Amino acid sequence: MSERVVFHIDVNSAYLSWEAVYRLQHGSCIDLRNIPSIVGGDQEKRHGIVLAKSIPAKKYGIITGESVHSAKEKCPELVSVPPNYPRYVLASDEMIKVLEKYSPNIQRYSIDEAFLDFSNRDEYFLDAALRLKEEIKNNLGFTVNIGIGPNKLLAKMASDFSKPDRIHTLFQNEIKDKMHPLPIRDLFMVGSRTEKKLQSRGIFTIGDLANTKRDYIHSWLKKPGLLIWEYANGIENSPVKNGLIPLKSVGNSTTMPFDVESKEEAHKVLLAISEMIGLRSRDLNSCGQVISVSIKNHMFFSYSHQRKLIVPTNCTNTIYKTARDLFDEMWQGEPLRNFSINLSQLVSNDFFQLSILESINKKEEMLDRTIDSIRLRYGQNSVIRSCFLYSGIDPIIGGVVAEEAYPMMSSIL
DNA sequence: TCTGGGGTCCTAGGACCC
DNA sequence: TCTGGGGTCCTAGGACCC
Repeated sequence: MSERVVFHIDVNSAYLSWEAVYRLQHGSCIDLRNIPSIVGGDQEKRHGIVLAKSIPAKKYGIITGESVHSAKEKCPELVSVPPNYPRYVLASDEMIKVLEKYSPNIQRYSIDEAFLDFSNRDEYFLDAALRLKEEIKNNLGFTVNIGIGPNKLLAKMASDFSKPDRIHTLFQNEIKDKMHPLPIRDLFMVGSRTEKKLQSRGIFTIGDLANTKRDYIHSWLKKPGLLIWEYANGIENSPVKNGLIPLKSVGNSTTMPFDVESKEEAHKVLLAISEMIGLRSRDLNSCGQVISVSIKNHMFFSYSHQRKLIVPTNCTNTIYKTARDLFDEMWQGEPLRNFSINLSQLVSNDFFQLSILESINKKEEMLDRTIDSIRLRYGQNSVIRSCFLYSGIDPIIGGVVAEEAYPMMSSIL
């Protein structure tokens, strides 16, 4: 049995690169990648965080997730451009098309990351990786890092080494030199909380964790502890999962531009979110059985309530009414900043037997489906509930829909 | 902190059952 | 009360990822 070879492909500063390429394609003479720049949310709408940064911006100490305000303090001449998700979905789709030429076994991990199984191929893996990297750069205009290893974990760790436009390997015999000296926070699945816990007991590098007794970590940090101990030792054997992985939940949330202080207004926000969750779950041909509402107040404190339904649903009104009840049960009356609804324990309609209870809701489902098709044809706001008129609240909140095309870049580079 | 939005998985405690 | 012992389901919260 020959050793497995897995590639992890990671787009360098994805949103920022894609934004830069789009602007070059549309006549801009500035390449955002070469100046201090970020893709950032709208500060006026209180969405002002850094979603992606250029390498020059990184040199000012700007990090993803920090507020745009503090990023501008670090670098006053910083250029901030708004995000355009449909654009990024298209760029991502184009990259996947390229990957498919190299292996039939590809797992899309996120909008800007994918695993590719390169086991048992005739071509030498480093040659293939180099061709792949160059093809993406020449044809699509952006660069990627490729990590190569015997499993997904090591491939992913390798793609994170030095950037941009680089290929790195991380096989079993390289773990000690290339991975063990790294700080513990660099290990996949060690976040800031776990970092602090590990440091408090003298574990500072990935090697420190790897050399700790397995049972000690397991009994201390339970399942997640065992997982990161195995990762530190390069142990991971999940397959590259080809094809669509069914969603287990759909959720949408929004940070309002202003604090919501009345129940009526809060209900409207919940209805607008319910519209999107209903639309998405119907589009997936699925129903969910658990509805959860979470709110974040002006002090940034969050709390949630959930309820399991007797019968799974994808009906906008059922989602809304449940969400409203949950909200009324938990809200303490303080000003609210963020609202979120989640529909989970999703089951496909094909597997979900229509019960007598559900058939009562046939009319409701017909109405939802009719509205969905009108919105699909004439736009999301072609049918809206009258309560949203002059309310200052969007009638549907959340979601991403793609429309433009992604041109080839070969003429420019 | 002038702090987004979409996901997955895990844990702890209480209810309830045998 | 010196207060069984599992197992499963449910809810709230938290950790992590991009």
